[in-house]
Amino acid sequence: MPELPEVEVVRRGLDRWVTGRTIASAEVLHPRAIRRQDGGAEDFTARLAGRTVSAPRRRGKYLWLPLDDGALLAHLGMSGQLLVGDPDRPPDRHLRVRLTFTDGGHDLRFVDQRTFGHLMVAELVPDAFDGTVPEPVAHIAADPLEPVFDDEAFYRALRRRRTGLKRALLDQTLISGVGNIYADEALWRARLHWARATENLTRPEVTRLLAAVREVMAAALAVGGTSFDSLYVNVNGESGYFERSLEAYGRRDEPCSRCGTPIRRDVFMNRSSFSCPRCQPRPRRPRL
DNA sequence: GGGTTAACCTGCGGGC
DNA sequence: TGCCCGCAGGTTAACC
Repeated sequence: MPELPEVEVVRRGLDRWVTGRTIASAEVLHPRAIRRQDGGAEDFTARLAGRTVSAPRRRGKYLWLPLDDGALLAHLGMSGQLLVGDPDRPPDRHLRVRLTFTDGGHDLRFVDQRTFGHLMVAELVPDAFDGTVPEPVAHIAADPLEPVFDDEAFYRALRRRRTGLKRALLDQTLISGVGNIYADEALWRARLHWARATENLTRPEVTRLLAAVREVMAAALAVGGTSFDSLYVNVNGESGYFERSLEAYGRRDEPCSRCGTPIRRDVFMNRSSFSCPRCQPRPRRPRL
């Protein structure tokens, strides 16, 4: 389940392995992997051959490799992996796209079991700040690790919304990069319930929440991200270790490390939410 | 037009 | 043994 820290781990790996190299060819093995490319596989491969890759960039869960013309944009979805390795190694079972380079060295493979992820070649457009982003990323908010993220604007946006706090945290147009795992972890750290109405949040609460989001993401990044199984790995196929540090997510009925109360699991938005019933009291008027 | 839900996918594990 | 169901969940189209 790649969220911001996992995508950043991949970005750093790509920076080491593909920056400055020139793409020789692209092979699409599953059409769904490039479903957002208007011109289909033919257009996708034509726009990659002969292009040189510069340093990879990221916003939230989106990752892109700037090219001489446009950018190769990637979203890993639920189970996507970008793997770098010996071009002669056997193909993975869920290999969707393969890129080779003119130097004949390591290739780059997009492997995605559940096919929620995708790749595409997109134009770069100006973003809301001073940089450029691929056009499909233009509607995404800055992520909390970017210097351009505006804490005060985020607070004001929450107060204008009429929805629940976790729903807002998962809304990539308000704050990007947060997914189900880090949303639960940040809410636990900030001692806020997921169903708190955003319009009632105080400034200190939002400050606490943003600090918690940044802390938990930085801690995950430091150990290579969260891996529950082999589905999430870095470009070398190695797993991260943050699962050991999770305080709420996946810990149903286990004691809260602060107060000992068993962690509770709620079903919400067709997915699980984990929280401490004592540290994160349910609001009187919950918003789901 | 903001808010909410369903659909898209595959593999795995539990229950019968 | 084998089948069915629930679950994992990021994004977006479609709905209200």
